[in-house]
Amino acid sequence: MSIAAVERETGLPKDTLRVWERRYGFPRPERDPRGERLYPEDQIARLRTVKRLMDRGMRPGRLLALDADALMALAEESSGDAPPRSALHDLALFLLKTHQAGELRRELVQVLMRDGVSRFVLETAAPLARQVGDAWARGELQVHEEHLLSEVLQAVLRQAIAQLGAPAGPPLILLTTLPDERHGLGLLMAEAIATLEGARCVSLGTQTPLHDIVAAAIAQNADIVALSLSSNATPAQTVESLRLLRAQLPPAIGLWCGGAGAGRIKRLGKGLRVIGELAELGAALDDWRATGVAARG
Amino acid sequence: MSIAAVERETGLPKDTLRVWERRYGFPRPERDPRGERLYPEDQIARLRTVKRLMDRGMRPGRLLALDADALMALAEESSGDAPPRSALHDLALFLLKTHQAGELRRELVQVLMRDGVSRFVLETAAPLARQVGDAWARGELQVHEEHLLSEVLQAVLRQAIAQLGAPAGPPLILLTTLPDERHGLGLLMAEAIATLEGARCVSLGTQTPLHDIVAAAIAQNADIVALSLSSNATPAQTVESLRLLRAQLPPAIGLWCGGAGAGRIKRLGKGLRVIGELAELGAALDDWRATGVAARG
DNA sequence: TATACAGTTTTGTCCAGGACAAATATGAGA
DNA sequence: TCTCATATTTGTCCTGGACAAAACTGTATA
Repeated sequence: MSIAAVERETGLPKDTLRVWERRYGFPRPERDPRGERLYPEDQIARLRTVKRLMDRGMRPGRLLALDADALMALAEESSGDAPPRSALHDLALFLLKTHQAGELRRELVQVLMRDGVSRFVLETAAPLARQVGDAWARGELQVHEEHLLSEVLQAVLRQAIAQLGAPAGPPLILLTTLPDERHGLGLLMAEAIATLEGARCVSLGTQTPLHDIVAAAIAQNADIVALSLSSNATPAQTVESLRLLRAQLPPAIGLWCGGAGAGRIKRLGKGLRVIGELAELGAALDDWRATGVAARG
Repeated sequence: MSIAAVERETGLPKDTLRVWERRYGFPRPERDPRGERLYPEDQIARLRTVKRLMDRGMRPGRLLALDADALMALAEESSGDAPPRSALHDLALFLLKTHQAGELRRELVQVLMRDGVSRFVLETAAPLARQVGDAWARGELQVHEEHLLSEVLQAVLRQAIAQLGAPAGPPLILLTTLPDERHGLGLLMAEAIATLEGARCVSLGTQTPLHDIVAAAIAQNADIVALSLSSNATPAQTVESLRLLRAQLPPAIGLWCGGAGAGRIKRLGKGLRVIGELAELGAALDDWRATGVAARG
């Protein structure tokens, strides 16, 4: 497997793979006749484990010094501390592990009907997404099971949004994610809440280049650009993107961001509103309306 | 703007940007105090145009030798040859350009109700997606407008799939895309058609690592893994991925692929079925059922 | 006139090994 | 126990060279 394929598989950049090899002696791929790296399957598996433990906060220097057995032992051990869960989350995780996608979907739709859109998003969907992310980091759940939940939740949420109908606004909110952010679930949850609060929402989906976010915001005459920041990108990259975006966006257009990755950002520039929790979105919209059009020019 | 940011913005890899600079003298970024490249906005805009023309089939050597004016002239000129369209497509493109997302959605839902799912997908959604892609390549449509159509079509299609209900199968089809493929529209269209034909579909969404496609196929006990290949990735990369996937997947599980990128692949290995057009999917499913379980082991 | 083939050019991706600053950990003093 | 300064770790960037796959060219054949 070539270095490009390993980058796609594991998410570890080529530069990082090469510098690890130089510094820590792992991975130690074979070479093809051209001298290019060829990674055997067992080293890729080990890299996957390393990545998973790094997402739990561990540092590569220690992990890469470990041999395969010690690494597996560490992965096992660190999966011990499971957080408390509700009965519904237990059921959802069980259905996910046994791959009963249809059943899971029915269960979630039932909760949606019982609790309504707002409670469903805040009390069921958001905590579930978080717990599944944690379970993945602990190695309890595989990536494809996380993908599956994301897909099922997306179907349920889109159905809910469609049934809400389109409010007249204002504000008009443009929703999307930065180019390196692949997770679209937070976006959909925000869209559901905002639509419920009477805001008109236009979503561009995930991974929109900055230039096109700006172009869309101007073309649509949006009041607010809302970004969902998840956990993948480095804080430095995210801060740079937000800075560029704020600079290119007309000052009258608000820039809001939320999601798991929003909390990590410390040096947030001016003209940027951070929504720490989805539950705050409603209050933020009230604020926006209270401030009045005049104050915003 | 750093080289990493330009890669995110334009989709051109860092290595390519550096080698272009060395060979053709463009782009010619400034340097920060550390000696790192800083790309000014006008060069990024020019790179965007180059990328767009390259997606139309032109070669970088010529494009990069042109100055800014000649490049713009070429871009204008090449946008001249528009293909024939139907009245509906004209209307859809008009609504897209004037950013009337809600109206577009209503229009599409109406066509869906009138024609049924199958005709809607084959005669409306698929040609529309293709034409919008072409219009983007010609520079008539901006990226965000393409994103918007994708989002609206996704909403409509998911609604249609939800209303179809879940068939019992067989076959059980696992749908997803390769890790570097971000377009999920083809996937959804395939899911709609296959569901309509009585196949049970489980979608993992876009960008699943190969290892997890295999794990999911085995865990779900799938009969077929269906991939949607769009236009972005290099043929060589795609072929490598398909070869690896075929090797890791149990032989009894079929590997099917379709989409705009499937046509470009020439050296397709054994055990791989290419669906040239969405309309062939139904016939392929009939084939699969006719072949019988025994023959597949 | 159209098609198949061989030779040439173009082009993207890989390599090595060095460098540096941002992020993180560690230890000293209040 | 907390705060701040220092040391270590770590990812990303740099240069300039290399090579094979892909694309284009022109020639020979049906």
